Amino acid sequence: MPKRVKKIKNMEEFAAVSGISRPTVSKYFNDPGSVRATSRARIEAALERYDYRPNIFAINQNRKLTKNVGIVVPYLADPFFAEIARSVEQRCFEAGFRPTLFSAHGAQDHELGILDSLRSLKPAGVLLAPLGRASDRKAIEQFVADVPTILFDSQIPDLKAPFVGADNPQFPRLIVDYLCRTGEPPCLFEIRSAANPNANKRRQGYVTAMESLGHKPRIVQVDGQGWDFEEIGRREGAQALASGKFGTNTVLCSNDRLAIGFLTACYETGHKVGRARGCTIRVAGMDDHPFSRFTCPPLTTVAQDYESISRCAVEKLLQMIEGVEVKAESTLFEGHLIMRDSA
Amino acid sequence: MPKRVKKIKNMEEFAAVSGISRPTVSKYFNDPGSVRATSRARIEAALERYDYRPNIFAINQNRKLTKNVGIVVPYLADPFFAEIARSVEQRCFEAGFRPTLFSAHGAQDHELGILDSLRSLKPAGVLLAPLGRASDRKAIEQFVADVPTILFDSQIPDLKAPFVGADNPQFPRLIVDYLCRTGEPPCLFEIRSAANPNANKRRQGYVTAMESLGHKPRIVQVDGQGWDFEEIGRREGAQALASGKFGTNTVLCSNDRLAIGFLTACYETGHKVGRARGCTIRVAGMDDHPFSRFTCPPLTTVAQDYESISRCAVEKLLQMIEGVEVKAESTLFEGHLIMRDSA
DNA sequence: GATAAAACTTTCCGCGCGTAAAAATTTAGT
DNA sequence: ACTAAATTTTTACGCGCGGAAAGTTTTATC
Repeated sequence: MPKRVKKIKNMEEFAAVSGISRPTVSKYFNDPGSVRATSRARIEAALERYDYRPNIFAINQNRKLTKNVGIVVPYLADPFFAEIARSVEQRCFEAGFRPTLFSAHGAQDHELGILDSLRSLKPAGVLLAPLGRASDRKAIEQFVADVPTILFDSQIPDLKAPFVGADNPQFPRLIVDYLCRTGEPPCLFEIRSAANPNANKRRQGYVTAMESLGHKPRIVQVDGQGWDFEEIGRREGAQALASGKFGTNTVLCSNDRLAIGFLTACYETGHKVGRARGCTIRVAGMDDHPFSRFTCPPLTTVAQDYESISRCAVEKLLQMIEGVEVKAESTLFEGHLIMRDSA
Repeated sequence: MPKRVKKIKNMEEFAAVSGISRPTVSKYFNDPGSVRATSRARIEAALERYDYRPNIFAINQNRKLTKNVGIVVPYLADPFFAEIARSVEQRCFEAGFRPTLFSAHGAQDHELGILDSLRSLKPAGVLLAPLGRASDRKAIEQFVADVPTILFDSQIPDLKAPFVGADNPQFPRLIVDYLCRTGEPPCLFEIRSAANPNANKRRQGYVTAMESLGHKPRIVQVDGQGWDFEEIGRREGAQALASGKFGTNTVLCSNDRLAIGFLTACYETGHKVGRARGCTIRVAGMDDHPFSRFTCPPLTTVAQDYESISRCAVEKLLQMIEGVEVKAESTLFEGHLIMRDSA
């Protein structure tokens, strides 16, 4: 155990034991490739024998730009966001940055607080999935003007910032087409006051898709606040079911979490879900939520292209950080149909 | 808009415009109550007119102890951890600390990396839910010796550190009792190489409970790696179902995620789950996972006392930070039975 | 109004590292 | 081996703030 032969307090001392000058050691830590191979070897040899690491606070204080990257999602308890956050975090880490994860927990004041802390972290860049409707537009506008930011998942209308997300209108097109081919045209089931613009785009996509197939769009909007989509889907779904509001045996839910709750409502009210014989209702969702594979029956849905979205978002952010001009345009990725047993 | 009348670069300048000396301003930011009311008023008046905030890096560099608190969970994509992390984070924030959230994503190297970054963050304290079996015991041992740490959720055997979590042996006692009262004694369904000690305690609790009721314990152990519990439950559950391994119509799953996957297996193999007439199998879980309310049928389970665990964990951490001696003992919270339709 | 305590001001130094400038050294190229 | 280029060393300053020490002003007490 040659470690801890001596306590290294700072770069000065470490430079001494490694036999290299402090400025060169400093260069090494900022970019190991920027020092001569022989110097690098000696530093790394010392690194083996002593455990020293530069003080992150001192580094960040003196660098104009830190290696911090902020990742903000609206609601981390939603596995969808947990999953995309994980993916994005991983990529940032691999690119040599220090990602820090934040969740607004569905609340505007939290989101504002996060933007605030983020500023004081002097991040090189931020990947921001805003709350959506509940976001403070001006605050976000100001933030993206001050900090290199890529928006993802949920667009803020007319905001001057690059956005990466799903091609939301395409989702219903895909699944409406499938549902109409294989049974009755679907009714759309959604929450009235949509949490974010994605839901609106999905509704428009649904309407367009239905009309282009020669069917009359039918939308059931229900009340519901907050992010407890499953509970809203269950409670309001049961009621809509009881009052026969859907008017069809095929229900397309605006997102998978709503569908998961609706499936529960179907179960509890004795409706058999699926396309098999004996079933009385078909249910589909959108997102391909991590749990949708495991509902009973497994949920037919449209999968978000997690991978592409996270890859693209991080790529764009890295470009911004490197000073490459990144246009304030939207990059959208298509979903693809996941056929399971619920529809 | 009186803001930005002049750009404030540092505390020096802010002290100037507020008419108070810098050391006093410094005191104010460390504890507003520690300065005279008149000074406080003048500082706060200046804060209204100029937007200044102390540089967090400079602060942390100079203070021996920061206001940072680390929160580490093994797998954030599991809504259970997302939920408890949220709760814990909130409490830390309210106590005036800056919580930072980390997820090991189920991997040991990630966990080690997190402990590493955490050290350089010089946190006042850390709330650590370790991976469990996959954790590097020595690394965690060293860490808790260096940094004020409260372990939660998953205990590391014989580790000298305070622990807060569920009373795992009590969980199966509770539900085995219920299941035996209302039907056939349950078989335990679990993953062979348990991810953490909780599973072992639950198994022991199951055995004890069964024996004390005069029943022969019966355990079905299946193979499975990683954190995809639902998929393991589905795949292995289907197989166990096909080969008749359970030997009873009542299956107690070691945790809810496994149960969720098993419910899917039951569905896909045509077994009707529940205690209603016509049902062929009963399924129960443990944890009261956020989604268990929405399975079909809704899952009967034992609820973890999230609130108490997070409250107690944070309380203990705050005590440690304040220098109060906190014994390296376990604090366990009982679960309570959640009766739904699956059993 | 005198006195002590409390709070404040002034003046420093230090934290650990980035970074600039000039001088010294090593390397590459022919 | 000689020159130019590339690195490294030396020296020095600055970042923004915590915090100590000594002196000054304000507040509290009787």
